[in-house]
Amino acid sequence: MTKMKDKDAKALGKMFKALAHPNRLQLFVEILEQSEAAFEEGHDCFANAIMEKLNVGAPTISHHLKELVNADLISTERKGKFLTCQVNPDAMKRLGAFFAR
Amino acid sequence: MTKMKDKDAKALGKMFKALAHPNRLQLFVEILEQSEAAFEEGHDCFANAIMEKLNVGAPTISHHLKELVNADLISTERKGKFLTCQVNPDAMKRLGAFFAR
DNA sequence: CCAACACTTCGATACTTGTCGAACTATACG
DNA sequence: CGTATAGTTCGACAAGTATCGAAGTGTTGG
Repeated sequence: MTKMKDKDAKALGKMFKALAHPNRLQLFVEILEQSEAAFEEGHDCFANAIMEKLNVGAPTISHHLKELVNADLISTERKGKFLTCQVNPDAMKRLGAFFAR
Repeated sequence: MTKMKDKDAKALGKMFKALAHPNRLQLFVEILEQSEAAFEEGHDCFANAIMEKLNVGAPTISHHLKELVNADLISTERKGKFLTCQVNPDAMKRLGAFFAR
């Protein structure tokens, strides 16, 4: 039986909370898929492009991105005028481990 | 690149939403660990025992359990006066697969 | 049948949060 | 510079929901 530490539970909870909203989940999946495409095709994942896919305004996207970052699910980087998003591999590993029992 | 179907996203979203609340996550983890212990020691996971660990009333537990069931994360079974909880293995597999990219 | 126990349903309340418009900052480009 | 574009911050409002107490259902054991 794999016991869980309190700290882990809190971090996981934050992640689940971040993924709990449909728009934010879609946002995350979009970044996930774009990141995979980026790796193959050599371009970055631009927040700009994602916003067009979701049917919400810029302030909302900004808010959601901040929550994903805050949950350590992704990280963002300013590239001149634009913002690029990267999935945090550690988060994926951690979540994957949680469900692999 | 692993594309995702709309139906999958909706099911996953439900699961994340169910795990998003601290008490519900703790509830789920408790069931998870109890289930593992149950397998080894041959007893079931009783809702009754879990309620004593969380600091909330019976109505709240009932409500949360229903949401976990509704998200297909667990299933419950009446055993006489008591209620037993089992983790749904399919849900674990599905979630594990999502984060294993 | 009655009392005790485990859980559920209902209604109310308090808190959280997703969303937007408006105003702001930062960068690029003539 | 001045204008356009990308993103952020702020304040407000609507919608969702976690929680509880009270009352209800089902089951066990006397």
